[in-house]
Amino acid sequence: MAAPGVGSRPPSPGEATRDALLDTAAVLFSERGFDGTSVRAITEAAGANLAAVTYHFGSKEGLYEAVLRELLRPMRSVIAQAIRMRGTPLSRIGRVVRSMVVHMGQNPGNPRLMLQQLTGSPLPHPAVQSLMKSNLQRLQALIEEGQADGSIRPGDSLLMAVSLLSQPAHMSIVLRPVQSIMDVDEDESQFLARMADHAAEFAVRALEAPGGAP
Amino acid sequence: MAAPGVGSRPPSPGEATRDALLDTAAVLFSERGFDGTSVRAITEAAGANLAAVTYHFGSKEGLYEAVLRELLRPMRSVIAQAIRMRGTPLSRIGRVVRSMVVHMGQNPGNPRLMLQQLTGSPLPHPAVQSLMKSNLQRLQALIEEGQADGSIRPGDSLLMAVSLLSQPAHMSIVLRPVQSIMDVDEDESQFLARMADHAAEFAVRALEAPGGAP
DNA sequence: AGGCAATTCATACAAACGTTTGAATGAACA
DNA sequence: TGTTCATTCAAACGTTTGTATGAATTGCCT
Repeated sequence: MAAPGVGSRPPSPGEATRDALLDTAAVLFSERGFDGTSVRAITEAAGANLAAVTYHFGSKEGLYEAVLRELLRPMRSVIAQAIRMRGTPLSRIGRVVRSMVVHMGQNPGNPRLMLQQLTGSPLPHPAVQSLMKSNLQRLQALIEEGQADGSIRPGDSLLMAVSLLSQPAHMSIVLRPVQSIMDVDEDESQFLARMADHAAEFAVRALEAPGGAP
Repeated sequence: MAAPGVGSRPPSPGEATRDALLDTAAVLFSERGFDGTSVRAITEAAGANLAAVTYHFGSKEGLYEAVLRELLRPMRSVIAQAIRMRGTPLSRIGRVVRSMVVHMGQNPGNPRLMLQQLTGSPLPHPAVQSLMKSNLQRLQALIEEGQADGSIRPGDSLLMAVSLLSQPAHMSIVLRPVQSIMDVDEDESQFLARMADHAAEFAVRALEAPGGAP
């Protein structure tokens, strides 16, 4: 691995600690929140000097923004790719939901940071806003396509899109707690796969026009 | 108002500042999180002395636990009451979802604190765990009742219950951001009512057996 | 009126916080 | 070999943090 291809040029000196800080901070911020994570905790866990954060990112907030952008980027492509597949609008919606559950379940830092943003301030960080907007709009378009051909029942496409997004976000967050609280005796990755299938079917059933296609 | 009825005995001295601390802390903790809220910010906003928190609650953590318990209690009864109503399992599920969206939308501190717990530590506070467990179990029972009489489609009742709960929690959190980001030109309480109706219908459609009752 | 227990208050404390500083270190280039 | 520039480092800065302390104040009972 580590073939000198796209995006994997050999790390120049200094870029190594920069990346270590990013990776470590992503874990700590998503687990303990911004205020619950000290610069000292980050630099010690990353094996870097205390002053490294200020040097590479200007401030703790600068590091947080960099982490946010880094962690949010994959989400865009996951959704975009699932939407781009061929099939009926409903089947594509099912695939979007399933792949979001899987991706968020495997990268829990992502929904954690997003929900921290949503529960922490009146309005989330611009990067989160932009991601929400683009995802909602794509889903809305897909829903309206299905409504136009009669395969999706009538209704407010924005609210439907919000409902669709609420499932992956919430599911990936409660996965572990539910498993523990309800004594689910199952491998975690298997439980995640089952959850993804369930969420996809739940979404499709909720949207499909009664009686199926016209 | 303030008729000397149940639970409203005249506040004994000292209980007044205790209550003020609880109310103020509920707002601040839910808006800024535990680490983002200082004891000084709480006591100043409550018009109390800095030492009042230690005196009345032992510590900042003690106050936080008291707030959590106080804020979570209404949720139990909201669900319990909606479940207790008469009607088919599906119609009762619809009512549970609708009243949860409304209640959480009107008391945003509640889902905020719960989600902060879920995004902040591997396992949420015992009080949150207990609430999740009881709510999931009640919903599971209701779902299985509907599956037994054929009005609800087959499927894992636990995952279905999780999907049901995910809607109110997420909706009440994203209500304002979505309204702002998607330029929804509507009164907030009206938008909330529409969201509650939508969530209830979304849930019912997702669960109902194809072809209606047998 | 006097004494008592509960509560409030101003102040102090050590610890932890984010950031700054100026010297030490290293590799790259001439 | 000598110079330069980016990076790392240990130490210190002033603030803010949660909690502790002991003296003032309050309302109540005899």
